[in-house]
Amino acid sequence: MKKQKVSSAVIRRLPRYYRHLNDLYQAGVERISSNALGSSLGLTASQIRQDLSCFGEFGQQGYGYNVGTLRDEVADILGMNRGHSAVILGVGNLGRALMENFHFERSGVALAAAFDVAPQVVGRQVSGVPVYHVDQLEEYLGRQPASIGVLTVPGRAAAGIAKRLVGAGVKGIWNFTNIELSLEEPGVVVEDVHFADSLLALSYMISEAP
Amino acid sequence: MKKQKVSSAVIRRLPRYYRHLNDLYQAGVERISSNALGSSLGLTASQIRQDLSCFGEFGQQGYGYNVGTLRDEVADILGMNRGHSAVILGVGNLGRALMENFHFERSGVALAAAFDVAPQVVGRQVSGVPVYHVDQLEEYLGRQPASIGVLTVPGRAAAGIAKRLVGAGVKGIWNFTNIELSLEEPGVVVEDVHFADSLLALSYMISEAP
DNA sequence: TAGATTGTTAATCGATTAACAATC
DNA sequence: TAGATTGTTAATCGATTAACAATC
Repeated sequence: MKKQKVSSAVIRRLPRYYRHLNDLYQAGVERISSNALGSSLGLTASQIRQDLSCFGEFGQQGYGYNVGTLRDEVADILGMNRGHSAVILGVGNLGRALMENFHFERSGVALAAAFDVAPQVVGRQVSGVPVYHVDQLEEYLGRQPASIGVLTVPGRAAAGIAKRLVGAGVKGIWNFTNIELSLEEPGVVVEDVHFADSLLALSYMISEAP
Repeated sequence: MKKQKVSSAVIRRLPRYYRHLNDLYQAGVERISSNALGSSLGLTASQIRQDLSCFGEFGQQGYGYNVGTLRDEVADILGMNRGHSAVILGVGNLGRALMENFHFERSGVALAAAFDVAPQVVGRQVSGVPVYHVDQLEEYLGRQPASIGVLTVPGRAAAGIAKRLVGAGVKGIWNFTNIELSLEEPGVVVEDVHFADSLLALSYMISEAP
């Protein structure tokens, strides 16, 4: 096991490993080789072994990997057992879509609360999660710290809310706004979900196709 | 200008270039050097010049790049002027969120129609876009071809609808389901927006932080 | 045991960075 | 003209792939 900085290419592949291993596990598959795993993910066996070797030795010569064990190891590496919790900022369509349709707990994250300003949602529950007024953000996080802030507010509010989240101690921001956040706080991570960038990449690809 | 296959790393940076150049343009900035552009994007000047050289020569020695011109060139490269149109499949919270809050036209894509099965939305309009029953998909696309299918249906319906979209001639699928689509049709591109993968990457990063 | 498959080291490939002649 | 900055070629760096001894 090498203890080096893990490249972002590896990090982006880990969730796919997890997802696929979980599917295999649900399907009752017990063992798998790097070769088989690679071909169903479109990767080489070498790459998978190389990736996993960043974190430990999970296989066995002549046998391969135990699906359940490897899945659990990858889950652990991804931080799924660290008890991360999240609050969501903005209960518009997108925030609501995430609350109602996205299963945070399947990623090991507990969605604890939501915040908005609209009187018609503040004080209510959405998918069992209470919605508070955004004025109560700091007070709430003081009592109930959260590691992740999910940012689904309108773009104009993004920078201000992001700053407040960081001030209140979140460790990561899952940013769904089209704003490029620049946080001064070191150690706080931003994960962007830029819909427009994704659509433009698709637009490029279909425009190039022969 | 080299005419080679453009790497996916470059393609992923192009939308950021576009976004930033557009911001500069809106702010009234007329010219910019690769150096200045690089430092505001966290990239080297070399990389930006190298990236752009895949597509042509857009700058001028001693001057740099004209912001408006370069933005328009990047827009063109990204296919924003090709008249791409899209249909959206699934008018649940996420589909609705995209229809109401995401500006397709800002990416050069016209959202033409939506499809669902629920009687309470079929026949209505959402953000000015008509919602049809999914049974009418092929008939509609026969009359009004679209290059992009936006997939916001429940996971269990994803594979079937994707196949129908491809059969009806779309060139790209913008996939918001957590299903890994495997299309047999060559030349049809899938762009995945995997929320869970993104959240797990964030989870990894905050779990590693010191 | 023989076959299979790992973890790791070495080789290759590709992407990023540096350097610089060309020139506005 | 002198300074600035490009586009491109060469050098470096990092990531992927191949090879193979170890061993289940």
